[in-house]
Amino acid sequence: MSQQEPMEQWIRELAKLDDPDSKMTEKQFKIIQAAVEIFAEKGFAGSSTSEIAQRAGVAEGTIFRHYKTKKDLLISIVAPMMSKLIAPFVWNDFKDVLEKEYTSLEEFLYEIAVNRLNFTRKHLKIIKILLQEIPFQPDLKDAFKRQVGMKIFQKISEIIEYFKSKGEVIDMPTPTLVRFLASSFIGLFATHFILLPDQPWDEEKEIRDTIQFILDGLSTK
Amino acid sequence: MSQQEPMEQWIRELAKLDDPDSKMTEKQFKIIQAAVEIFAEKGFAGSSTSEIAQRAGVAEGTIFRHYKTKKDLLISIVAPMMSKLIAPFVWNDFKDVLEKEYTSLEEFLYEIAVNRLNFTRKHLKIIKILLQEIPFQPDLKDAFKRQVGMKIFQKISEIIEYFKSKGEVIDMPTPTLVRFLASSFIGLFATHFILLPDQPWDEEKEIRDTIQFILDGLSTK
Amino acid sequence: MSQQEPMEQWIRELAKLDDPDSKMTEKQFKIIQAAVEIFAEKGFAGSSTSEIAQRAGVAEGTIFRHYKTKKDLLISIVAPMMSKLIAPFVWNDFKDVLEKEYTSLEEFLYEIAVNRLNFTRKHLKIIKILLQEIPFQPDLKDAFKRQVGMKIFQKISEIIEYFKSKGEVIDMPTPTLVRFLASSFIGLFATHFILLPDQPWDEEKEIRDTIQFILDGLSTK
Amino acid sequence: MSQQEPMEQWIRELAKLDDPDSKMTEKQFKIIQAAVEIFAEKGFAGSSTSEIAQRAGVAEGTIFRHYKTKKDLLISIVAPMMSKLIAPFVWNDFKDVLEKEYTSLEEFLYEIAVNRLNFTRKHLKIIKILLQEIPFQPDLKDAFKRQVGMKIFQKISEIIEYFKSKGEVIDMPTPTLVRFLASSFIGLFATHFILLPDQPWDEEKEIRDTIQFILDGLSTK
DNA sequence: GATGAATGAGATTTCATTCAT
DNA sequence: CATGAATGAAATCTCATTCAT
Repeated sequence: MSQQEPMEQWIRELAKLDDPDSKMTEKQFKIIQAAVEIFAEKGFAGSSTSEIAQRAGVAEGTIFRHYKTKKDLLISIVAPMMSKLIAPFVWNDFKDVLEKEYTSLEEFLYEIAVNRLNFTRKHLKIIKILLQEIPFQPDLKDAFKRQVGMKIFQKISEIIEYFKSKGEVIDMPTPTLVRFLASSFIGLFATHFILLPDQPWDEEKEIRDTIQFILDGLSTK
Repeated sequence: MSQQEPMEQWIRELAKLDDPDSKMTEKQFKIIQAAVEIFAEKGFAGSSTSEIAQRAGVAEGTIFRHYKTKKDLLISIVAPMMSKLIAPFVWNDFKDVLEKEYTSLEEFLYEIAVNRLNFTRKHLKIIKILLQEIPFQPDLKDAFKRQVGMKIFQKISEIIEYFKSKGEVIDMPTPTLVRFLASSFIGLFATHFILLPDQPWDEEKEIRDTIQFILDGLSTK
Repeated sequence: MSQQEPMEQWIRELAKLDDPDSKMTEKQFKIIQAAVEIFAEKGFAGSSTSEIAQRAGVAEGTIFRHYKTKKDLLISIVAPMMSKLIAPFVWNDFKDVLEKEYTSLEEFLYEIAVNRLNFTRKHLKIIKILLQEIPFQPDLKDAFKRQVGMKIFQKISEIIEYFKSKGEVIDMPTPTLVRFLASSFIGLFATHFILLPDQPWDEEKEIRDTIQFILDGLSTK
Repeated sequence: MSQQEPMEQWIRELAKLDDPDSKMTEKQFKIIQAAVEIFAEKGFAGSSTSEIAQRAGVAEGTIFRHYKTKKDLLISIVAPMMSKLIAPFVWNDFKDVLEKEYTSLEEFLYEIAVNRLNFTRKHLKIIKILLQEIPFQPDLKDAFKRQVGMKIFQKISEIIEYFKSKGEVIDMPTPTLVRFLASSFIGLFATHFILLPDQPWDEEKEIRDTIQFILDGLSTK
């Protein structure tokens, strides 16, 4: 499973997020790995710590050495994912990027799409867990809105405002336009990772088509 | 809660779906009502039958007189929703509709959108429960794919093929075009019912904008 | 099921044992019939009144119209069996019988064996229930000891004492001799009704052999 | 209760039957001990795990840590009894024994009877539980027939065939003769352990009388 | 750090029994 | 008489968490 490798690396880094000096023991790693599998499969509330311990090859008590509660275990898995989710949106000042580094909006969207697609592929299970649990964990919901939702909304808004100011985007409320853009990409991701995960697809073509659809729908004339 | 009224009626009809002669007792009605509330709030696995019984003002044993298991209760709530979800998609022969009854694709999409929007508003909680549980209940997932996913996909495909044959739609694979259309509408619904349920919105304008976005993105020229 | 017929008749007579004028309703009859089936199959404690009601085609409440408790139902089934079990042992003054009516002990034992064999065949399920429940129901155990155990013991003792007095039976304690006699017959019944119920057998020969075994074992010389 | 001592030892060995390295914790031992008491007293279906836990001085959950279900607990108690029940019947090649080691059939039967009598005395409760539950647990019934019933039947048949070949046993079908022999012994055991457990008895004399009865009943001449 | 036996609160489910209709 | 919805106590079983080793 070559696609597991990056997740392994990711999991091993989780411990350092709280305490940069800490090292994750092998058992701890197995626990997280098992928890991710089982949470993704059965949901947080539907999973039992004993099953996690079993799949991790670890005694039940060992889980609670590392994570005070079952919910702690969940949080330690999904929380770090939030900041990573929006990484490319906070790296750069988009205005600079748009004016200097990329020749076109199309190319810019393509780069971001490919980047997030690869990220999602690597961390699919954890992202699923995060999304599944958000409706039931108010603290997760708040954190997600603040750290992910609003940040991405702002960045996309910036882009759209930029092109609006150049007269290249139709005259609709920006939030509506953000919705079109986000829906189209999320629809692409959901289709290929969740609805039809086993169906082969020409990734590049689907991305390019999606961008064309968005640009045609958004552009003036 | 005025929006509850249609749901009450809906719940009362649930019993008749299995056995048209059956009458739902008042207690049974209270049980479903309470279960819908609590499942929507905490998820199926996170809800306890004792809490449902309490909120319904009923002895715990009463639940199991009517529903053999907790899962039975869930199924009896969400299963009937599936056939209702796709109702307008199976009512008509779309080709006829498109050629005779509606003056334009735009008007047709508008009608469907309004219809499903009102339906969703009425049954929001049950739809939420259904979508939340699909990943964890293989039988629900299968039923949903067969009864909802494929049916809707086929109907939208028909429409798109029709307009393709008239040269009005760009040359992309039909499934891709279906995805664009569905994503845009689902994005609209998700935004207003789930992401920002408290934010006021101009419903008609948002629908019209969404349709315009879709049509611009799909149309040739 | 021709062998069911006598049981049907038996069940219908149960009601009259308490109150000779009472008539058993059809429902009541069905209840007893179902209870006998299910008690025999799963034991008293392992049977549920709801299953009995279901098999009887009767509402749950109906059972409790006729029998105050589940245990009442059990008692009303097995109690009348006790007096019937020992019927032939109390009909006659055995001494008379032995001296006048029968030519030999052998013939006498044969008559009794055939009689009880036919009775057991007819009422097998109820007898099973009775024997199964005796260890757990002190009142049944007491009644059985008094009404069945001791009566039969006394009658068999009489016979043995009679033949002892004629010097035809070996000199062992009478209770021991009773045990030999009873064990041999009970072993015959248990083998053919419980251990190997499906195996065909030459009933008359088995009885005759058993009697010969007993007589050889008991007789002097 | 001096007669408990051997049972204690027996119970402690139960755990090792599945896994020779396993050690039974003190709590686990108390659970089995309590379960044997209560199952024997009230029957399996009539006993509750909460009462067992209470009598064992253990939390109810502890039972289910060691035995997945209540039935598991039953099986772990009675299953090992089966192989032990027939122990002396499989130790030796009976033909050898009869020809060389024992001077007579009488002595041989006496040895076996004493051995099994002592065994039954030690394990009376568990044997009672086993026999009570056999009619209701098909898997127990099958196991008992295969592991106990048939094995003992074959061994006794061997003995009888041997003496038949020497012309010392009357000409009846062997299964019938086995029945006489078994009935007589079982009657002896049942009388003293179950029917009249409190009545004192001259054990040796009763055994010798029983054997004499059998031999007289079986022998030619 | 790791273990796994033990806990006890609570979850789901069963069931004998009651009672209004 | 009969029904069957309703009950609530109790039964079986689960599970996150603790703690002695």
